[in-house]
Amino acid sequence: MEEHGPVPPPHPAEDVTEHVGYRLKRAAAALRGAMDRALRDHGLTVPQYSCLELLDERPGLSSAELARGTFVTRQSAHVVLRGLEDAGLLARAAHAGHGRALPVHLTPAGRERLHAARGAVYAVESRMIEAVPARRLAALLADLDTMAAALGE
Amino acid sequence: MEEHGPVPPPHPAEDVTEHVGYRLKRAAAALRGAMDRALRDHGLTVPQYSCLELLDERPGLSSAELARGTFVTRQSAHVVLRGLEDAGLLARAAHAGHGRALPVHLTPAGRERLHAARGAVYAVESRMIEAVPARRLAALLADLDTMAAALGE
DNA sequence: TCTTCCATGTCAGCATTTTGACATAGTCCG
DNA sequence: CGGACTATGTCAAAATGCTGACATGGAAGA
Repeated sequence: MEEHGPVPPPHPAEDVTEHVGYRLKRAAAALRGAMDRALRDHGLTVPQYSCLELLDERPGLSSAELARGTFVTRQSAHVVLRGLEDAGLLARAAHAGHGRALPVHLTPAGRERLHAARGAVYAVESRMIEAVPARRLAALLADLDTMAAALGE
Repeated sequence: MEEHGPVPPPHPAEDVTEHVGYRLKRAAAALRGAMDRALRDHGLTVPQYSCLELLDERPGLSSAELARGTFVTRQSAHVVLRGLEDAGLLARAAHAGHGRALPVHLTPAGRERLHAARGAVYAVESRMIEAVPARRLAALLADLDTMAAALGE
């Protein structure tokens, strides 16, 4: 019994502009929730998983670059890194390789944990992707990208 | 795809940034940031604006319904409502009209503030919408919706 | 009717994230 | 060379959001 169904707005023909943000937020919230549930079994949070995934692909990233890649502040990324470091999933170089940036890289344990969790996350993404017609997927990705770019500057 | 890990990716992607989840998060983060900047001049935060907008469209909503509509917990919504109430932008009925739910409605000041801020928010959404081909907009909205629905249950 | 169940409002504690600030290291010109 | 500028790491504090818990009011079903 779910009566929380989206109540039809009084003005159906209302500007779609009003709803784009809502739909986007809704989709993002649903994804966040689903990922959270999927990752719980692996002892990871979404920000933690994001960091691991990014580091697996681009080893040696700095804390600040990681922050930008996960759309949070440097300070937030720092907290996440600290947690992952304490868990032995990644290591930070003691000395800066360039500038003040301290390169970060996964440990074997970190890679193992990431690979284990990846399946759960990919399952979530699959559910999401299969909900949209395959031929529209590329366009969807492109549109999300251009929208973000349009707002970024 | 050279990825022969324990779990195959849901779709070909050499790059994490190619994933739907990443793009979605990126777009949502960009929107959130742009709305935040736009609303700052009006003395409102994004959650506050969301509440006002929702209440303007559906007066008498309860705190819990408001929470679901803005994708946060009841507790978080409660804090937001308290702030808006202290600012005189909305009022909560003293007695429950039905069950324990306390109907909430905007005050004239709340409506005025909302109308003032709406322009700034619409400008942001316009920028976002104009970045994607008009003929794909409807499909984009529908796809965001179905994706959210696919993850919700 | 009564009993069980669900939704709501609310309190408390904790986790997460952001804002603000500062020192440091490198870069870009003058 | 030297100063302005930028980027990074980090600390402190506040804001924000969530989990857990509890009591209450209605509704559904035995």
